[in-house]
Amino acid sequence: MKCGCARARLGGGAGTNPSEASDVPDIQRVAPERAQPGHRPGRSSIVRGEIGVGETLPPEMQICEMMDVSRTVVREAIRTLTGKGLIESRPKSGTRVRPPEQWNQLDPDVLRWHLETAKIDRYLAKLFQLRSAVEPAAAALAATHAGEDDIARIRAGCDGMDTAKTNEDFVAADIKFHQAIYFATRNEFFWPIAQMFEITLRQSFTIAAPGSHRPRALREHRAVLDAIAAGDAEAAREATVLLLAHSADDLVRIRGREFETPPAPARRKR
Amino acid sequence: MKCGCARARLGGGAGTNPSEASDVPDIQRVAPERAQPGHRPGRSSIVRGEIGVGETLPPEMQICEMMDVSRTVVREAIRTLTGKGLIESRPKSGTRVRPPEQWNQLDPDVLRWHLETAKIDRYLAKLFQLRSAVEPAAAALAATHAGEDDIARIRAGCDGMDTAKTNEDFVAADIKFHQAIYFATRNEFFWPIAQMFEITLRQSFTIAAPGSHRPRALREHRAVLDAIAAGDAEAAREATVLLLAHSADDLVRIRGREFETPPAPARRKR
DNA sequence: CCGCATTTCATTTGTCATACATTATGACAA
DNA sequence: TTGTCATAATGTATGACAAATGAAATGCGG
Repeated sequence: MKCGCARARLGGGAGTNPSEASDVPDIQRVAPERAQPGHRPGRSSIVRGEIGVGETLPPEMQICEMMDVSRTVVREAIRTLTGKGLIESRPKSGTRVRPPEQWNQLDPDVLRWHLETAKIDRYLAKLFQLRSAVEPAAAALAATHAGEDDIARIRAGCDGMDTAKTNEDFVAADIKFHQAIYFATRNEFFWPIAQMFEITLRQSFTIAAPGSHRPRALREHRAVLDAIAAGDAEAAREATVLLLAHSADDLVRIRGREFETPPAPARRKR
Repeated sequence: MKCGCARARLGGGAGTNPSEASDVPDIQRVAPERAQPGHRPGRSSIVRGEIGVGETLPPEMQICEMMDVSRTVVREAIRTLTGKGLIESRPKSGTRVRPPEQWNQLDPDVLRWHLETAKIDRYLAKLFQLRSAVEPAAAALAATHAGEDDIARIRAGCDGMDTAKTNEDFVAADIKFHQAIYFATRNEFFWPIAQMFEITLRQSFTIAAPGSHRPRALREHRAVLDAIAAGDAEAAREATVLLLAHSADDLVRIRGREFETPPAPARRKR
């Protein structure tokens, strides 16, 4: 058990958090599920990779005394992390960190933890790759599957963008618009992607909006809405492709080259 | 409390191991010793919708005596479900079911529970909608981002399909092939989709394979592999589109019309 | 007497501490 | 090598208390 002389925190953002200290602190790190929006972030060193993949973290009892909480709390935290696929615990061998491929990358919490540690540009780029794949298809499905209420929600998003005064309102309406499209597919497999979209964008909503070209964005959003309302799947797809392309342009313009380059060229075979 | 005279089951905290499968009823995970053989193994009535959205389920103590287990177990189950976004509990008002849009549809367990209750054809159709949206893009990304090891994995899947004797082996190799493509994108947002893909297909792997046209499938899989290995994104995308189209044809032929019709036409507005 | 704010109360979740059961790992012996 | 057992870790049970909160009861002013 070289494990880690009290250094292996379940949620230990160690030095990153200002203030903190005090006597009550680490519980909130351990119990990620209690992380309310307003709560302080620092947690889950697993996502950070501070605890190697496949390696076991200290036994429950040890964790208990490390952060001075009861085993109940520790177990609940473990249960939560297990549910998100981060760890896996078996009776005698302890609790192990599962390989990153297996954990639920779209889970809201996992997403947030990642956002705290990762390069934001890389992350936005990857997110955009997924959006580019999914959202046109979602719009097309929405065109053929949406009900009246779905369309009303989409329109509400559009209108909200129109009448928004503050930047924040604008982004909020924007998010609602896109979410409504995902829901309008009537396909629950698309919904988690909408969730992810919301979280990621809400975390970094200062990035995109200020630099974007609002009138054009509005026009394009409404084009998508119209196509969906008309039930024209192809038009909806194309309008979405256009919207995403311009949105990507905006991001590149604001964030610079780093955004547009693929995250990991890795190999240049051939 | 009309709620549910002993009908309200909490889905147990099965581990998220995708490979675990087996037919161990989850109820035994909640109440291992008390699970009477005679009792129906019905689980998670939440997913079934037996407990209305937004409504509260009975207090913990009541659940305890309902299924004759300790509160610890109930609480762990609740924690698990909370982590998956199915429910939300606050101190005095009880534990409420969250709207389906908010729960983690891609979570392995949620997925399994759904599969047990839903019409399998509908579900496969929806799954296919997502695949059609994502997989071509994933293949294209794989073509530009894959490393040598990624390609080796994809090739291994291909070869496995080639040499497979039993139907089961064939399907397993097939799954591995597609998963490898998702991983090869080097974009973690794509990974959960691969997970979902595995689980769903493993549950219903008897459906697709027997009726599919193996030689053609093999040829098309290898075409995707070649395109990715060559780094040709467009070719990879097109090859995948073709593969999926034929795969859908097979499904329609086997499962009948029900598969190809959209799950919920809902409205035929203008 | 009625309406509204405040207080109190009771219910439910959250946490703690301890004990026991189960299970897999690793060592030891045949 | 193989079978058995000790051991250490998680899984479960139980009972008690703390905290939070919604709702009823109460007090005050109109």
